[in-house]
Amino acid sequence: MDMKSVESKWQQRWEKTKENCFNKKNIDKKFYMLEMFSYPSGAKLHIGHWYNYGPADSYARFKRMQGYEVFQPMGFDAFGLPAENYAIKTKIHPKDSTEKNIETMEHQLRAMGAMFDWSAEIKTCEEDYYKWTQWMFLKLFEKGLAYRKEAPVNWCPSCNTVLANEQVQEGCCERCGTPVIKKDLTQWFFKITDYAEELLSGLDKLDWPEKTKLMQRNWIGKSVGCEIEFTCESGDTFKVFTTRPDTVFGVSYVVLAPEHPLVRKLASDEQRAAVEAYIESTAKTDEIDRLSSAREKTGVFIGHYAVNPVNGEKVPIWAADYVLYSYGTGAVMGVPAHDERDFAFANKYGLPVKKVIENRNGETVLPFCEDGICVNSLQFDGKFGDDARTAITNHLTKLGKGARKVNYRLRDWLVSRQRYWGAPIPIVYCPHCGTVPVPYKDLPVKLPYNVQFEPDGKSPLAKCEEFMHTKCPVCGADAVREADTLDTFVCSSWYFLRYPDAHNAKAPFDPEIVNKMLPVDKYVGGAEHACMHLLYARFFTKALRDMGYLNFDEPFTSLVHQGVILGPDGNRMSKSKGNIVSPDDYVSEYGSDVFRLYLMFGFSYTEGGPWSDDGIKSAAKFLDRTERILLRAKEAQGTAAHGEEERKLNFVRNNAIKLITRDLENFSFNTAVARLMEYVNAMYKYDGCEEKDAAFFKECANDLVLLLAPFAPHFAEEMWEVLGKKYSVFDQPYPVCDESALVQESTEYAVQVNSKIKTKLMIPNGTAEEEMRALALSDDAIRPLVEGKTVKKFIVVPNRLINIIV
RNA sequence: GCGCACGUGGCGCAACUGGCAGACGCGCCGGACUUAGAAUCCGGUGGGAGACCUUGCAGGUUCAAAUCCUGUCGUGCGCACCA
Repeated sequence: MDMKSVESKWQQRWEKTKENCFNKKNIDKKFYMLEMFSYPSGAKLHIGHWYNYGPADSYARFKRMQGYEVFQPMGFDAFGLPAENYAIKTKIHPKDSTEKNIETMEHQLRAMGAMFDWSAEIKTCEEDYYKWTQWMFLKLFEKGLAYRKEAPVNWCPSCNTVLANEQVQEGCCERCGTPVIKKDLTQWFFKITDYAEELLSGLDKLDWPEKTKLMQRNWIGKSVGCEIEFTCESGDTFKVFTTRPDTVFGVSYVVLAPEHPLVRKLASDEQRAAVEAYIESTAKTDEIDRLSSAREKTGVFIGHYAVNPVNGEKVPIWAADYVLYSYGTGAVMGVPAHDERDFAFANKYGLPVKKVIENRNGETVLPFCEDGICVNSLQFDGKFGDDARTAITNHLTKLGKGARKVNYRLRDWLVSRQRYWGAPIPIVYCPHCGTVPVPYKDLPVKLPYNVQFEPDGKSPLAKCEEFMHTKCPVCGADAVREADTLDTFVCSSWYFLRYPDAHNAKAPFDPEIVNKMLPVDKYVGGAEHACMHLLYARFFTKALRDMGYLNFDEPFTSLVHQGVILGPDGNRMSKSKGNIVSPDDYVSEYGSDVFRLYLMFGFSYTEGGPWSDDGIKSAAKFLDRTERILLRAKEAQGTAAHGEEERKLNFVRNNAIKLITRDLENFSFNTAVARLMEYVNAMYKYDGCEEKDAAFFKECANDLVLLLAPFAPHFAEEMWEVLGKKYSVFDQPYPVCDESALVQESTEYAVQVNSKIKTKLMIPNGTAEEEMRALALSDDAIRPLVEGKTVKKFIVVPNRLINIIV
């Protein structure tokens, strides 16, 4: 088959008959199938796109044939750093390069033959989209969920912009790998922490990979503990946060983060110089070093003391950079006997180690960090674990010196970016009115075209006079605009809400439509977004729900991550390794169907693995082989009675239907294709028979085309026509298994003696256990092994095996 | 360092809740058709002469373990002083 012409033939036909457009009339049967949209940083689709979209489309087509009205949109996550960096290198404007990339990619996506509903396409860099991204910002601002503050932020010196916590990986910029430094800047944040608890508890009911849920749980990092107030000799007080209030009698020192204001305030004259020097050296230490747990701990005694509220003991106050100012209270109590870090610190600086917890069963080796029994803890002696924690927390609460406290590691989401290619933040600064949101009617705040975007650490927009100068929307005075743009993750935090109502000019979406179309039923995309996009999108959904726009809690009911296709050498594809496999080369040689089929057959979908040229050949061979047998069936003659051969083929057919249906539901594409191959093999076997039932054979051929349709859509559509059937194969119902065809009159049992397989036995279904016993024991292969021995146990696993223990 | 996955023929990968390990394919071997090759079709293919042995390694639970438990080694991913 000439795949090239066949593919373009059907793509045109699908386009013309609007085969892939969602029909709103059938909204009650909707199935919202979504793949993460494309980022147009390169000009072409890479293998990752194919691997994400191809199999996911097969799933969508399967759902469609099952009778769902499938909505599968596609668009472009078009703002972002790579386009801008590319522009800096080549002097080509990001808008121009992005638009060109989108054009090429869109063309390629169409050639893939996926059933994307292009009528709902969105591009986040277009005014009619980012207008609503700005609207989202204003809504969050209105609700107090967007705020501006000065804070130490992550700064990438190479990208010349700030980064969200989630975009820092191992202390380096997620994009370019440059070590991130801390900078004090006034920036916009989204108050995602307001939703920490719900973002955590909502995970339980989601059909998501456990690993992804776990990553989000860890990222949110809930810990339940106690805040305890210490009073200094000076009369100042500070609180520490601990998850181990049961160890409070073991405190031998307390530590403040070097940034803590009390460090300077309380430093004694003798220690002042040392303290100042320590603060300075900490400030210089870069973030990666400071956060490394492997690094030896350092600290300095500030020359002042505080009082332990439970026993009145005077303990020294230290400053040490292993305590983070940004978490909890920025201060901790040092309990060397029951915390590894404190133990190491105390040993280094000669601080006392006081055991207050003992191992319940056996010797207590310090540091002992597990739950245990309180000792040396006055009235709490003998209490264990949670009981002890509760009792001591209650005691502290009564004293007015503490309270139960829940802390999260999750920080608010920093959304300002000192870059050009993004949605401008719709805020105006007025000398009289202060921070003023741009009125909704004035949206969008347009991103100007003529801007110097060479990075120098300042926002490019700040250098654009006609953009910056405006009038205050409240008082009309001369005012300036916010020069930063929004993190591109803001754009992608709500795009799935836009698709169902993509051309709405009055609102980001019509809640009535969106509440019917969402949540997304199946979301497919890379695992790298676990703690970024997938968390942010959940936050947006919950915030919009609380504003009354949405009536659901979670955007993505069910989520699947595709694996990664590696180079043929088993390494990640990269230019430097020279192991990049370009889809185009193969698609032009074999066609889209073969390419997609190989991606489904050659890998476990969620695992991925190394590319193989031989593998793709096998996919091509399979389609050729399929075509030949379909033509054989079409030409078949004969009126043989329905007999044993027919029964066998019918079994394979229905078995394939049953298992393919199950496998597709599980995204188990490789095994589904294997069942198709078995079916084709069985068709060949039947074709070899002298006598054939032609009508039955043709019926089998029809089913084969239907079964194959989601996997090789163009090929199947063509063969459906060749077999003389009516367009379109995708309007046909997917075959349903006839269970009666799977009923056999007898089943093969493996017969074991003492758990070792000795023989196999055909046993008629419905045979009673007593009879089976007699049958097995009298079998020629078994009799000599059991004769003269006592049968201690006789185990029957229905339809599988018999185990005789002698 | 901590957490989570994974480890199966020469290769890619299968094996639903513990129940015949190696489905399906690649490769390889053989046969048919061809002057010959390619393509195609058919058959074989974990190891061992054998009883038997085989799911990284060592133990354990069980009538029965790739699957469950403990330890260990290796690979990948995530978090990295979060008190």
